[in-house]
Formats: sequence, C-alpha cells, structure tokens
Amino acid sequence: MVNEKQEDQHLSSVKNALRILRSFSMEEPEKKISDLSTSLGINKSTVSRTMATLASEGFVYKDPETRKYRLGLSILSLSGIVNSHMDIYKESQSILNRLVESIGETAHISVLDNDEVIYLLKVDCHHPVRVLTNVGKRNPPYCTSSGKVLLAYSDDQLVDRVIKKGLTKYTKSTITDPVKLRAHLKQIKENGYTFSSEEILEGVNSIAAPVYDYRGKVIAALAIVGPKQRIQANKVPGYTKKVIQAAMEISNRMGYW
Amino acid sequence: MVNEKQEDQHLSSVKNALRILRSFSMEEPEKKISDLSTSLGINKSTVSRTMATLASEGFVYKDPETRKYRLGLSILSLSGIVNSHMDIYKESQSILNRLVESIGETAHISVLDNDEVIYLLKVDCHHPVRVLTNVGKRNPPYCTSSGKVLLAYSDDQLVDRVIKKGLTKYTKSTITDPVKLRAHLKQIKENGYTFSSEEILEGVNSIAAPVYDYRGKVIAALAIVGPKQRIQANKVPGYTKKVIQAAMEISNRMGYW
DNA sequence: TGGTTTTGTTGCATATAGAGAAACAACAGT
DNA sequence: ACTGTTGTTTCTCTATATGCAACAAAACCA
Repeated sequence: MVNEKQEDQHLSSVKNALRILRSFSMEEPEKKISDLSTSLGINKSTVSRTMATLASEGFVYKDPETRKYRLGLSILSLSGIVNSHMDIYKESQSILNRLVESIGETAHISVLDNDEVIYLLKVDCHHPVRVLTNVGKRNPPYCTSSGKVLLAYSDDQLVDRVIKKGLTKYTKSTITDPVKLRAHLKQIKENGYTFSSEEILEGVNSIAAPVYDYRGKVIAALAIVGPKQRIQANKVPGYTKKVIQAAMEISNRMGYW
Repeated sequence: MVNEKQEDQHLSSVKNALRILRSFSMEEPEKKISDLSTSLGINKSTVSRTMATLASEGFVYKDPETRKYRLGLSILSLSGIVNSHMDIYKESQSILNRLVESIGETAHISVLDNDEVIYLLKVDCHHPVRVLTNVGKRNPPYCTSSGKVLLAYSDDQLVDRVIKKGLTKYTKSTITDPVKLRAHLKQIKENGYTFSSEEILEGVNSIAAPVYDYRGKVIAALAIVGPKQRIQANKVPGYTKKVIQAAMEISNRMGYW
C-alpha cells in the first residue's frame, strides 16, 4: 500500500508520543506505563522514556495519589490558542447564548475532523436535567444531528468512507442501511436542517443546521440537544426555525450572505 | 550540570515536536517551517518531517489560505479530557457564574504551572467593555492578583525562582523590588486576598483569593478582573467579600472545611 | 512480617531511524 | 521570465531510539 509507505516516513518516536497522548479519553483519563505498553503495542521501556519526555514539557503529569499519568496543562494552554484564533469560536459564543436562553436546551457547534464529529463549543442550558456533552468530544457522524448535517453537505467520498467503516447500531433508531442514509442526507440538504430522535442515545433528541463560510461552504453545524420529553414533535418546527436562524447569524458573521 | 544530563536522556525528536507545539502562542498562532527552524534552532528538514508527523495525528494542520501551520483539533479533544476530569473545573462553573452575575465582572480560576499562572476557567461578564483573558493563557505570577495569591501560599523556593528570573516592569505599578514583593506576599497571606491595580496592564484592576483542597493546601486562585473605572477603591471591600466567599465555596466542594 | 507479583526504571548492544548538507522542487513576487 | 524564498526530498553517517534483560521499587497478599 502506498499509504503504509507514507506512514513509514513519519518520525516513529514522535508518532509514538502522539499516539500515547491521543489514547487518553474521557473514559480513561488516567494511564499507567504498562497499560499504554500493552494497548498500543509499544515496548515498556519506550513508553517509559516517552512519558518522561512528555512530562518534562508538561504534556502529561504523574498524579501523586494514583501514580498514574494524566494529561497536563500544556495541552490546556495550546487549546486556548486554538480557540482564540478559530473565527467561528469567537463569533458564535453570544449567538449560542441567546439560542440557549430562547429554547432552554443545550447548544453546540461542531465540525468534522478525521471523519468524526468534534464539538468545538458548547453552552449548557439551565435545566437540572440535561444531556452531557463536552468540548473536544468526538462522535460518529451518521447518528448525530450535527454529523448528519455535516455529512449531507460534504463530498461523496467522505460519505463512502463513513459507510465503509460500518454503521453501528447504537439504538433502535440508528440508521444502519447505507441506502437509507444516503437518501436521508439528500433530504437534509433539501430541507436545510435535520431532526434526530434517539439515534445514538436512548432518550435524546436533537436538531441541527449548517453554518456557512464566506464562500458558501458548510464549515460547521449548530445543534441543540435535549431529552426527548422536552424536544417533542410539536415543538420541533419552532425550535428548528430558531436553530436555522442562529446558524445563519453565525454564517453571516463568517462572511456568508 | 546534572540537569543537562537528565535533559539528554529525553527522546530528542519527541522533545523537538513538543517544543514546536509549545512555540505556538496567542500572538503567533501561525507558523512557517522556516520560522520554526530559525526560532528554535532546529534544522529545516527536521522541522519539516516533524510537522508532517504532527499533522498526520491532527496536532497541527496547514491552513490552505496562508500555507502556514496552525494547531489542530486533536489538541481540542485532549483539552476536553483535561477539563472534564479536573475536579476544580467541574465544581467551579456554577459558582463562578453566580459571582459574575453578582459583581458584573469577568471571573476566572487559575493555577500555577511551570512558574507561571495559567487560567483554567473563565466566565465573561456581560459588559460590552471587558478585559480579554483566555483559558490556557499564561502570565507571570508576580504582577497578577491570582499569581500573587498563589505565590503567597507557595513555598519560598518558588518565590526565589520567580525573583531570580527577574521582575519585569510592565506598568508603573508593577512590583519590581524583591523585598517589597516578599513583604507584599506576606501581607496577602495574612489578609487572605489581594487587590491589584494596574500591575500588568494599564487600566485593569483585579481581586483574587485562594482556593483550598481537602488538606488545606492552596491549589488555585479565584479572581475577578475589570476596568479600573468599575473596580474602584470604594467597591473593593464589597467585591472582596464576595470573591472570598465564592473561593471558599469552591474550597468546600474540594473537601476543605 | 516476609515472600510474591506486578510495575517502572536503568544499562547495554545493536540496528535503525533521525539529523544535516545540499540539491531539488514549488511558488510568490517583482 | 527571472530572482528569491520556502518546503520537500535524497543521501550518507552518526547518534539515538529500541528491545532485551536485569534491576529496583512498590503493591499485593497471606
């Protein structure tokens, strides 16, 4: 494969380090040397030395309590830089706030990265019961409203890749039929929004609309998420209108007319 | 030096990669290969290959417009993990919100990292005029209210190091005399808070108080920041009381009694 | 407490992968 | 079209990252 050749060109020790960093997750925020060694298939001593280097630059640190490694504050510094210079981030904050006030549900902005949906920005609603999401969290694109919007406006190759990877059935409503998915995406593009009901999590509904940049390209999705009891069929039209309107406001600020 | 020996043990190509990542900043969010090469003193070809590896894992990406590199979304993913598992982050959000509502100024939580103050969490006020801060932003500790609080409760070696690094005069009010600084820190520890007036930025005042963990150790600082016209001497006592109270609330949630 | 297992860090020898020099390629600007 | 600048690639050689194994250090458990 040509791809393997290219991979081989990469600096392997750096690649190891980055793979180690990326192996941390919400579910497993703490890692031991031996865990990393076995899960990534990297020699124990290599991991040990790599971690020492990562720690020396503040990318990880050893929790003195548990004696396991956690991601360090250097990462937080870097993420601040990412945010402060991502235009959509700056423009969206206040508009999201207003949307959340108006609808009363959590809203977020997301983009596609590496064939996944990643949440860039979130504003929580005030309800005690709310759906947990997190900035930086990644989800599959075919079963979230944001993801489906982003897929609908992306090129076919991406959709092919996603389908090829496989459509896992998370709930009874998850779309797992490639033909149905493609038809659904086409529909979304015609409608300019989508409503998802329990496609990735039981009891969670959401509505999403596209955000455009100055050249009319869809660069992000704006979505609201909430318990299905609150985002019911009869409220969808009103909510949808507001979501589309907010998404358009952001689009305008991004230079779209 | 013993230290140099230890540094030599680190994987050099990984260290290069991390230094490259850390060289990005709010002021310079975009970098070219040759910039990095000269500023870090790393060979051009080495930088090129390192960047290719970083890009392959999503830690940087090449902006197609400017053809320069920017930090990538992998970093955002990782920062989400840092946040969601940092206890103080979870506990502070709502308390900060209330404080901001009550006082009407921007508030943030910060900690010391690598002899610098780093902002972990921020809640903006609603005033159109507000002080710009950013999560992940780093500042010197001796001329910010948060930093001074954190210094006041830290061990002397840290204070020595900070003084040894040099006290740069940012404004006419910056404390640059080591003796005065030490006396000031002592005072802060007695008072349990500090008020800073234009010590790092002209026209910006702030008030900070310490946050304790379950063993009574100061682990963070809570501060409000605003234009000096709004945080005036006559309002300081009232604001201070609220800041201290909010900091104590967070301390309590961290297990401090 | 002592012995056993698990885990992380070191030496060391080897193979290899990364650094550097320079040539090449790809642009941008004039 | 011609410079000047920038990024990638080729090649060689040495430095270095790797894996093994031995060691050290905790944790586990009885």
